[in-house]
Amino acid sequence: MAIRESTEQRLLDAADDLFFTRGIAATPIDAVIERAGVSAATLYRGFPSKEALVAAALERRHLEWIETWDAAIARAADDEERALAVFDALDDFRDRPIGSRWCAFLGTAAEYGDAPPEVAEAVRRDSDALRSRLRNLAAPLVAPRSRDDRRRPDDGTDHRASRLGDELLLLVTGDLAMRLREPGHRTDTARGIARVLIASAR
Amino acid sequence: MAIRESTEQRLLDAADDLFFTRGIAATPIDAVIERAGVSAATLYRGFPSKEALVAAALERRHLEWIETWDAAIARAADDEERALAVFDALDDFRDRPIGSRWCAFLGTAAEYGDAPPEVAEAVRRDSDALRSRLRNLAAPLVAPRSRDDRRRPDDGTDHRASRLGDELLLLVTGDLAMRLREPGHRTDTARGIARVLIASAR
DNA sequence: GTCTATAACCGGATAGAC
DNA sequence: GTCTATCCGGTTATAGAC
Repeated sequence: MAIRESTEQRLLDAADDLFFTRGIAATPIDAVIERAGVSAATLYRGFPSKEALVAAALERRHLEWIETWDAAIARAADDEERALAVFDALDDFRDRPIGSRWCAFLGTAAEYGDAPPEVAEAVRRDSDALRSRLRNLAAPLVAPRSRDDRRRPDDGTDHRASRLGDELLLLVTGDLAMRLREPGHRTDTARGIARVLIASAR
Repeated sequence: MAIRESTEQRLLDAADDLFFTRGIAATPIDAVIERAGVSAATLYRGFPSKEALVAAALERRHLEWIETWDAAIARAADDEERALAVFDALDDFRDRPIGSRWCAFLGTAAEYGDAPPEVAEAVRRDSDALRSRLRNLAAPLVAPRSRDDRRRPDDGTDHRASRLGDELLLLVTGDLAMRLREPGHRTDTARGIARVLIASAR
């Protein structure tokens, strides 16, 4: 019934590379089939539809991204560098052999006017993870909250941390989207802004 | 031979709304035809191809965007507010009845793996205009250049102004792309960061 | 002369049958 | 794994209405 593990990996490799560099709509399913070296029947046995394949490729990519990011965080020496590690991770992730032109998740969100549920879910999960992780990384960097400021967002971080986290999220998102304007765009600008924001949040 | 002015406008209205909200690939040419209330023959008399229609719609949108932005700049009271006016313009532009979910130019760049020349040109023109205008708006905000700093980028602004301009470009781009993550996203975050950057550039 | 309506062509894409 | 039914999208041709 199910397809072989190695076959699934080859299909996901092909899907990842083709969908997220050339675009989903622009990539015929035949191109994925050919790249993966499987037959159409095999693909449709493993994945009920093109959309399901997209969702599965996004899911795997999300896990790889979190791995890359965690590794960058682990290399960092202090709280500030841990927060800035997201930019190292972006550099690392972009330098991978197969990759998207900018961001697979934003790209998918952009392609679908309204995405099918499985795809929308994958995209939303990525944004949520980015936001909550950035807020947590921002927490140790902000000045301790004042006594008369009791507001807390849902995730338990105080509002200064969530603000800095959301600012970092905008920078990350901006850095990714800048790659659409200039393909060679690097993280220097976003990183520089982040340093200024961190300094001013202390 | 040529098509009537009003017919052209109706076609561009339809193209703008459909292409940039639902996506270009996702919008069949028939949908544009129906919305505009013209026949296929008329469309193809006015525009040689779907891509040409895309490029023309982008061109018109670019002009409208610059108009909106200029109006926002004209309303501003001082140099700092003039630089921040781009965020007012983003708010104004987004509140228009027909609009894209995020940014027509970035969206088009994202859709085409490699865009046809006419489309690529329209997208590039938008990025270039954004960058050079933001650099110029940043110029009066930066500390006067020191004597031993003679570097100047091509556009004649000094490197501090171009840096601040490029930072603003990243914020604008990030604000636009954030609308993909949360549809209701507002410019507050980007604007706040911009203020911090301006303060620290003085 | 500008437009509409209709329909047909053709490449390509999904999906499923064999 | 191949092959094919079916559909859909972009484009063009024809004929006629205002």
